[in-house]
Amino acid sequence: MTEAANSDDKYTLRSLGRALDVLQALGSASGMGMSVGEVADAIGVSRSTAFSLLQTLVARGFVSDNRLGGARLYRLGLALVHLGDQAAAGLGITQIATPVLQQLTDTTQLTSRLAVLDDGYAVAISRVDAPGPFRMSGSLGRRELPHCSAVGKSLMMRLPEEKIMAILTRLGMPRRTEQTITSQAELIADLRLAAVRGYAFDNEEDNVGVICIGAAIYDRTGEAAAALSVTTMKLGRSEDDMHQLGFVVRSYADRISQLLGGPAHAALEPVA
Amino acid sequence: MTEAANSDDKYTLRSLGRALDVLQALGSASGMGMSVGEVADAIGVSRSTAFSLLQTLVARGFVSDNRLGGARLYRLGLALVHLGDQAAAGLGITQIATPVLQQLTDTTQLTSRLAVLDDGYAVAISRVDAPGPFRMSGSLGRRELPHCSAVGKSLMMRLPEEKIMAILTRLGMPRRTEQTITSQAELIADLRLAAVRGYAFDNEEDNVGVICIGAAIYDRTGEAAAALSVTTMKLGRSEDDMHQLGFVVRSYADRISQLLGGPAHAALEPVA
DNA sequence: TCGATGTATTCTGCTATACCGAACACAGTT
DNA sequence: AACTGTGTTCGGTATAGCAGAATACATCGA
Repeated sequence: MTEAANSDDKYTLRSLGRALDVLQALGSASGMGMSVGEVADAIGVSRSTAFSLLQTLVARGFVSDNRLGGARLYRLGLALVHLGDQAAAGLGITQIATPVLQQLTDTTQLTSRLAVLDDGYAVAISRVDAPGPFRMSGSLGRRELPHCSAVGKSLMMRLPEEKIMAILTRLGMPRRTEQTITSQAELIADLRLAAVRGYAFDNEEDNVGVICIGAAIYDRTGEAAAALSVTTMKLGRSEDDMHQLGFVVRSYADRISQLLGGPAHAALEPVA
Repeated sequence: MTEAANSDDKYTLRSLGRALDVLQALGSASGMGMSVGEVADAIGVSRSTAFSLLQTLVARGFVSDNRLGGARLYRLGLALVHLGDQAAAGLGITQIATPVLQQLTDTTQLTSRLAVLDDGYAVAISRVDAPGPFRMSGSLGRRELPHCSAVGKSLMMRLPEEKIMAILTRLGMPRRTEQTITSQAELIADLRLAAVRGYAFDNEEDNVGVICIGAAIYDRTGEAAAALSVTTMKLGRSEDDMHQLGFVVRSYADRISQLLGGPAHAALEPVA
């Protein structure tokens, strides 16, 4: 009579699931790391169980530990850096697009990101930070809601309406700021407009004061394989500025599409 | 009476260890991914066991699967991108140093990398690719032998001799190219020279035709907390060029040291 | 110096669980 | 349509993983 508060399907392994919980708990831990007890509490197991999990993870480099006197603090290990890099590189598009991201950042002086659709979410897989000490980079690999992000909109904008609605219904459209679009009809109108332009805006819809401009990358099949975006402060950007950036972003996206053998924006049929 | 071909300590979990094997196998898989059977063979378990492991990993996003007809190919998932990014960001130094890496790449037009010492190995935790289509980036998070890398040498160059020898003895000094330094005495002489200069070379010692120039970053304690390097082709670079790059790299490393509150190269005592 | 207190680590036994082998389902192929 | 190579499910069993208790260790305070 297990509680079974967690397990989903029938062929899942408990200890492994808990180990993944440990990794995610350590990932969202702030500061120096977590102790065995904190990990145990975070994932709801006994200290000895947490200890075993951590021992195994440490032995393989997935977690690293710093001894501070009698205490021991655990944090994510460098083996994960390697796997994360391999996971991103395995997508292929990363390899091709990242040099172009570099150029986009060089010409715009803005942070640029590359993202793909994963289970409906927008997930950034590569990033080139703007020069200067502006920490606006945003983490890689995090699942972001597509209705309030420029890359999310870019990835969805040419999808058939029923697929868009399915995603939005499944993930919801929570309000993140005053500007967030929270109605499906309104968002679809916004997406159709973006589709004809070839670039999408996040106009302070996710974070106040921050805007993003995104465009889609198309592969041989004509599907949106990825999207890229630049991020900047709203602060004194006119609407003209945003459209001008839209042209630039779209042209770099087209460049990547061509590298993939896919169509540029101008070559696409109007969306159904 | 277990075979125990794998397990190290006594508090390690078998299924978890196998799952980590799966991830590493998928990481080094080329192409589209691996099937259940390939995974099973790679880690030495039955297909049903591999299936359970993969099910659990897929459910959590650590592995993603692409169905191709009746076949199913597994690859590393995007959750790992997130964890890897968090693991690198958790080091703190990454956050501080990466903008400076950007500047270093901007001024030199070369790929730059940031690395730390992990268990004696040099491990890159951040990277800024050179502009242009030159694919010379080198993977993140991979454990690299320190005796034939510029960052490895930079990290070791001010260590006491017995610690250097301990690392070299433990990891070995395999020959990678004609130029690789394979004797401890010779390498220590090279390191001491690098320590007085403040920058270290990898002069085709790891890959033929490729050179790196590295320098160390010091924290408040005066220990080398990290190292950075630029990578370029040997092709027609004079010795003067390399020293000039050495000055540049060292000055950027010093800049990061100062951000950390540590001493610049010029402020350090001669190494014992 | 010596407890007191909070950790981490080790031990122990029970039982659920993860494992394997084998059976089944499903596609693509000849 | 049978064949062949997959992926997926099932069932029984040994064992591996779990929790709780006992121990070791360190830091802090008196």
